[in-house]
Amino acid sequence: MPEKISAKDRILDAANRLFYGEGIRAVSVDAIAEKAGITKRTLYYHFKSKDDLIEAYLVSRDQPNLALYRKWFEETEGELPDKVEAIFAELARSARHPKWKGCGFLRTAAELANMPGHPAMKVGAAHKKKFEAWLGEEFKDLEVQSPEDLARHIVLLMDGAFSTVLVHRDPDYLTSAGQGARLMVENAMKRA
Amino acid sequence: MPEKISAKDRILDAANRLFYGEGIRAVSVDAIAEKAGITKRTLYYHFKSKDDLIEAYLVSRDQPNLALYRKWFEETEGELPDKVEAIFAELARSARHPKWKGCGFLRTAAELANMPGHPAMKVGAAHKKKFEAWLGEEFKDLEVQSPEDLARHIVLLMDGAFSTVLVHRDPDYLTSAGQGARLMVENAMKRA
DNA sequence: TGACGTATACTCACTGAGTAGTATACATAA
DNA sequence: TTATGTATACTACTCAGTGAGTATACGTCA
Repeated sequence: MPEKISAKDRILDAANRLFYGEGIRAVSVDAIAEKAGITKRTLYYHFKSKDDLIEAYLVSRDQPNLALYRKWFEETEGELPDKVEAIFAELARSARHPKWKGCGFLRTAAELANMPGHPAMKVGAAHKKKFEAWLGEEFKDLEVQSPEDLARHIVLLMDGAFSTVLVHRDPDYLTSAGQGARLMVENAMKRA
Repeated sequence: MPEKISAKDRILDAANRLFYGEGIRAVSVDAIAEKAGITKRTLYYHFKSKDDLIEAYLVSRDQPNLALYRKWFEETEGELPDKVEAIFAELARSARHPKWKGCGFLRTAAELANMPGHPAMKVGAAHKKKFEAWLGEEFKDLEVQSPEDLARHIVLLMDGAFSTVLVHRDPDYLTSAGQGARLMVENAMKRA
């Protein structure tokens, strides 16, 4: 028998789809309530404001996204450059899906750029820091002179590719970023 | 004697400040009209819709931004890696200004991700293409095996830095991207 | 057992403030 | 006189958020 999904979960699911698909400010609370099949008043029973719901949306994406990156990395055979490039290759695959709209964290940050203290901004910043820190850890075991710098450069290429693919609607930029990331890892290993 | 600024210019100037500072969807047409010191009807006399005004905003930023990058590049003494890194150093300087809110083209693309055919999206994409093409030209004279790939990697680092600095409110990411860009140029030259 | 109290989860109907965009009139300058 | 540019005043609609109330479930005390 199918477990009944709670109203709160349905609201969060609807918020995920709409915020990611249409953008934060483009989506009204009414639209989310309607998509979730509840009244707006019920939505406000579970979340105290739209801002609160935006934050919950990003919190709900934090761990799943990081887990995906880790999975792609770990399941790839080969050397470190191959594993890093594989993340970009998988992202390029995702980007070919018509519903793909870039990185939800980056797009939310762009929309809320005029509200630096917004709770969702903190969630987004923490998410990106976690990814960078994880990459740094993966580089630590190798004889690379500065794993932190290398991790940061990879992060920059990745976030650049997210943005650029969104602008041009061309996943090749993700492939190109993967190639760039591979070069940076190889050169860092060579120098050591 | 100060030339009287036309209503149209004042509207465009107000749109620039508000769209860049607050975001596209966060700013109402009424707010722009008020800031320009004219009535909303006058705004609609000069621009046929808000979308039209958004497009005009990006068009007005296209050449000035490209000119700045070129200026920073040309005025820097030294070798190619120095000139490329200089662009990032100057951007890092800009990013320390409290009014800095990232790249207007990228932020607009993020906000309008659900309207891929929007005229402003085309302006943004063309702007980024022009920058990439210019960089590619600058790399052509050198004995680099693929100036296009190198230019693209630099673009990815730059757009990544725009986004990441916005997320973390930390201009160091632009400096780090400049260091990464220098490395990529140096390694590309070495390989030739 | 059953009457009462209370917490959870929900709905209907509404508010005041904005939203993009427009009908119409008036002024000024060629 | 006619085109250009401006203003007042408006429409029809959407926005985030709320006041007031309801159905159901659970616990506890007589």
